[in-house]
Amino acid sequence: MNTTVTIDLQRASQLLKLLGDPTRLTMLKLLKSHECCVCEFVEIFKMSQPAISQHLRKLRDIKLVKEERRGQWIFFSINENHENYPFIQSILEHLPEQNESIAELEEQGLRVCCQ
Amino acid sequence: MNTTVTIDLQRASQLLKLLGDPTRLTMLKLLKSHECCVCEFVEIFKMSQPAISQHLRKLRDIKLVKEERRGQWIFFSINENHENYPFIQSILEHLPEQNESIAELEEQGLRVCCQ
DNA sequence: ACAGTTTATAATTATATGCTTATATACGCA
DNA sequence: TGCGTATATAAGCATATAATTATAAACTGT
Repeated sequence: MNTTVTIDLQRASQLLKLLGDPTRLTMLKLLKSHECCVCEFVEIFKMSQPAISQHLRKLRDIKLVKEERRGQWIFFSINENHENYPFIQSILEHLPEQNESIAELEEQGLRVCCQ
Repeated sequence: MNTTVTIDLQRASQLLKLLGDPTRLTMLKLLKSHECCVCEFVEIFKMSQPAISQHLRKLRDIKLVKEERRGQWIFFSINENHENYPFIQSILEHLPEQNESIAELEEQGLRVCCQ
């Protein structure tokens, strides 16, 4: 008996295409352990704010990430309830932790904390 | 102690981009259990021969598949010795078997066998 | 040597992608 | 209300991608 949950091939290729971009893949890996807001990604990737926003929109459109406004900032987090989260997770597991990026942000005092 | 083998993020996104196409992803899933030659793929995907060849070239360029000429035909197979094969395999595991495609070929007498 | 079959490659084209710049929107604070 | 900050969206543009058609190359069998 085969109990492995499989994922439709069209769907899988759609998800893989989204992950097949270094910026979005790193974003997801980061979001797996830390919430981040847009301005943090701008610092981490040294990329323009609209570019970051557009990547996040793609991830949000297929509901891989959630957003939550807190004051001025919008925090993004990974959507663990996504139908295909196990698939996504099994991919992210193979990637090295991106803690350095976050550590650097903190050193520079650029990490957004707002509780 | 963490013994998980990780894969460089740039490399991972490159591989995922390649898999992020339904034709190539299906090809790899098929090749995981059966060797196939180009003309078989042409039948399975109802796609032109050059289109198939070009997809296979991309998979071959990155060494995910091997080719072997036998007479008129060139058989493609998955390269299990690829450095990142464990990563690829962990993705393909989530996909449904594509046995129907091969079964249909056999029914139509289009399966190439040449031992 | 020649004809038929299989595959690869080159050139072209249409569409997709990812960035840029410009602008709009939403919020916090004085 | 007005200003500064954070984010989203729209438009434009350069490059990448995936198909097509045309052609070349490698092999088989006569």
